[in-house]
Amino acid sequence: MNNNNIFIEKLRSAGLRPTIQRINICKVLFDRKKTFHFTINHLKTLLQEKTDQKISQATVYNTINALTKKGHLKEISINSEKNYFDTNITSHHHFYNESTKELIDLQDSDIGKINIKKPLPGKKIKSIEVLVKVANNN
Amino acid sequence: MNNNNIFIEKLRSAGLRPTIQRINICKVLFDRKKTFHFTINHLKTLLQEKTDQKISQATVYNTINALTKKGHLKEISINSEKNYFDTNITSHHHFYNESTKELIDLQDSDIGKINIKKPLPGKKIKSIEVLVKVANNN
DNA sequence: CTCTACTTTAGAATCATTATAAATTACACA
DNA sequence: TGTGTAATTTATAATGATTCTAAAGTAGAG
Ligand SMILES: [Mn+2]
Ligand SMILES: [Mn+2]
Ligand SMILES: [Zn+2]
Ligand SMILES: [Zn+2]
Repeated sequence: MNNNNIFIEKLRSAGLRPTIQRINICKVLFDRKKTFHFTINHLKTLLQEKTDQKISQATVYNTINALTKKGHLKEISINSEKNYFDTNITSHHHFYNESTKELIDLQDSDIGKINIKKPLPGKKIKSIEVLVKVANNN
Repeated sequence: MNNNNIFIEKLRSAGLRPTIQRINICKVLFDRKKTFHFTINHLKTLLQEKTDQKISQATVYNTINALTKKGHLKEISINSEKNYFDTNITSHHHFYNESTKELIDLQDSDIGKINIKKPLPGKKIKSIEVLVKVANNN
């Protein structure tokens, strides 16, 4: 795989040694065109499917936590059932399809400008994110 | 306490027998002027403080889950650290103060009208909620 | 008042996540 | 290109939140 060098650089820049396990995680996470929303369990399944290398649960957790702390992943809370991570690390909006349990990124242009009318003395806004819950008709 | 009858009615309307434990939970949850955002642990602490009656952990969980299922409470996901519940069961927006870990309701009038520009064929919008994360200025 | 279904409870079970500590590996530098 | 050391991986144990179990207690219809 030719992207390996990119992943190795990504890991190095985060202060992580590029081990086989971590490179395989990067392949599954970042070797795709669209944003990837996933749970740890989903990721573990994909790792089993897509790679030969065995990988322990602890390494999956450690690596995802490290990538998240370094800002290469974002944690997303939709409900208390599942803990999601997101390869789109920008501040952005989501559709959540309650019928399919699918999470989809929204572009800023998909939602009108949001302006906070309430004054916030002594406080700094860190992010403004919209969650639109939808369900399939019938 | 004079509100007891209100709580008893509330419980009855949800098909729950008004036991001492459940009435005490209602007192802590609903006997207040403003929206109450809480975690189970927070609630357990308040129950100990404000009532004499002992109450088991299982009863707290069972009752909160029953009230939530019946629509008297709403579950709120801000982050994966803590699971919050909300006595404001309407669809509404929140400020989350990352410095104080405080969650505050926003009125619709605090935020400009949000309109979804993206067409959603075959889907029905269930809710549109904004989460504004803020932090104290150093 | 009595009976029965509902409720409470302590404790066990489960599930996701984190900690531990021994074996393995990456890689700086000799 | 070897060696030493710190970083990493891993199996397994521990933890913490939540749910389950099943025995004892209670509400309330009749
Ligand atoms: Mn986490
Ligand atoms: Mn729940
Ligand atoms: Zn996203
Ligand atoms: Zn609220």
